[in-house]
This record gives sequence, structure tokens and C-alpha cells, in this order.
Amino acid sequence: MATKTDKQLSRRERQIMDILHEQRECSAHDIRDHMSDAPSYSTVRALLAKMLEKGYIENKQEGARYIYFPTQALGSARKTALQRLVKTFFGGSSVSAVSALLGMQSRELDDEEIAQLEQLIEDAKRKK
Amino acid sequence: MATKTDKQLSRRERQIMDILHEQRECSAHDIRDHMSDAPSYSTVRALLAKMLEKGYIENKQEGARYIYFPTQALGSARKTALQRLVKTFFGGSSVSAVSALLGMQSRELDDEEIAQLEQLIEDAKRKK
DNA sequence: CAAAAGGTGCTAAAAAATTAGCAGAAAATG
DNA sequence: CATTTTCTGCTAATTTTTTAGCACCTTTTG
Repeated sequence: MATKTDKQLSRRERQIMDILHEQRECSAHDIRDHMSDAPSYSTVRALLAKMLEKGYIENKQEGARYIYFPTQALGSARKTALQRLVKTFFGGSSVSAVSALLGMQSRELDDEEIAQLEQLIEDAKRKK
Repeated sequence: MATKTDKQLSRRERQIMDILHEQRECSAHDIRDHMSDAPSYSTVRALLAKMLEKGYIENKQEGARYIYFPTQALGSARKTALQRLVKTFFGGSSVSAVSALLGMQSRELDDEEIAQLEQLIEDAKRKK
């Protein structure tokens, strides 16, 4: 079954989707405020209307205005994004991607994060 | 200094960039063959010409035809892509992203990969 | 409760992206 | 070495995206 969401997003739509994923939910104004090269408010609303229609996002009434949020659950959006990235930039190797992620980390990891990572490897070992 | 490459890519341009990143280098035909919903050959070439002009990609003559490849080095392209993804989908936490990466891994990791991961953590610890 | 502020829906114009087609040059082929 | 094939450069048309503006409704505020 081909959902509406498999259509590719236009440049502005992608920009708005990214903001919604990062912020979880936003009013039209919030979104505009997060756009570095923001167009007019009217434009943002037109884009949101189109994205609603295409099914990328949903909205809920909150007091006087609408709050917008992505239709796709965060978990699956993350998964899709990661899969694409690993395929495109790392030849499909998750481990390479992990390596790059840890390597580019500027600040040091704190104890808790180290522990988390060790746990993840433990899990991977046990799964084997 | 604002490079040409900071402009956002259009839908088709992004599609082609992804293919070039994945394949490293391609002829116009190669690219078309990798597009699932490919337009005409003529169209692909027009897109490539525009991307050349904007500086996203470069080409080299190989025998009769041109071979295209991304201007940005693989390493920095990876870094940019990862940073965006971590920011957008994981609230800036690399460790969360690593967790998701390892978690969604369908097949088990082999011994070598486990060893690599352990080494990465060692490095992170020592850096601290 | 009148005025102002802030929100929405709809419409239409401007700009950008996407597309195909044709003419000509270079290489491959018999 | 003529013919066919393959590629390029250029042009122009179509489609999609992006944009602003207007008219109206709802809430806030003095």
C-alpha cells in the first residue's frame, strides 16, 4: 500500500518537517521563527496547508490556533532517516556510521554516556 | 565565506546527490539507471548541468563522456549529514543516535564489528 | 462592548524546478 | 570511410513550488 507520505518533499516542506521533528510540535508562528530565511507568515501557512493535505503532518486546535506536528511517529521517522543516511554515506554499514558519530563528537562523553554505550555493546554481544 | 554549497537542493538535485554519494562517481546514464522514477536522459543531463554550475558537483572527461562526482569530500559530507540528523531527530545527542543505530540493526554483528565498537569506546574513554 | 490584535481560508501571481526535443560533435562499427 | 550509436549543448515549454494579499472570524484588551 502506497501511503501519501512516500512522495518526496519539496525544499520548503523538508525545512518545515525538520523543524517539526526537532520541536515535536509548533504553531505556524513557531515554525516561521525557526526558519533562518523565513518567508512571510502567509507563505508558511500555505505550506502547512499543503502538507496537511498531503498527509505529512496533522494539526490540533489549541485555544484560538492550530498546533502542527508530524504524522509519522518519531521512532519510525528516526529509523527511516538513519537507514537512508547509512545507505547513502556509509555503504550500508551501521558500524561505520557509529564510528563517525563517536569520532566527530567534539566534547568528551560523560560517565553515564560511556556506560550506555557499553551496555549497548553488551546487548549486541548477547544477541549474537 | 559563503560557499555555493550552502544553498538547499531541490528534490531532484538531492536525489542525484544521494546517488553520487553512494556510488562515488557516475556517468549521466549511471545516474539515470539508479533513479527509481527516472525522467528522460535529457532531463538528467539538464539537472547535472545546473548542479555543476552551482558547484555541488564536478566532472571529469573519461574517454567520450563525462563522469560526475560530488565536490565536497566524502568525510565532510558525512559529517554534515550526521550533524543534521542528530540535531533534527535526536535532540543533539550522538549517543541516542548510536543507540538507535545499533537497535535497528536487523542482522547480528559479527566478531570483528563488535571488536571495532569496543575499540571505539576505549578511545572515547581514554580521550576523557 | 468597541477596537485592536492575531488567527484562518482562499485566490492568484511570480519564481523555480522539471521536463523533453533538436542539432551537432565524437566515438564505435561493419 | 560511411553509418550508426552515443554523448553533449542549448532552447523552450510545462509543472510545481513559493510567495503575498485580501476578506473574514475569534479572542484579547482598554
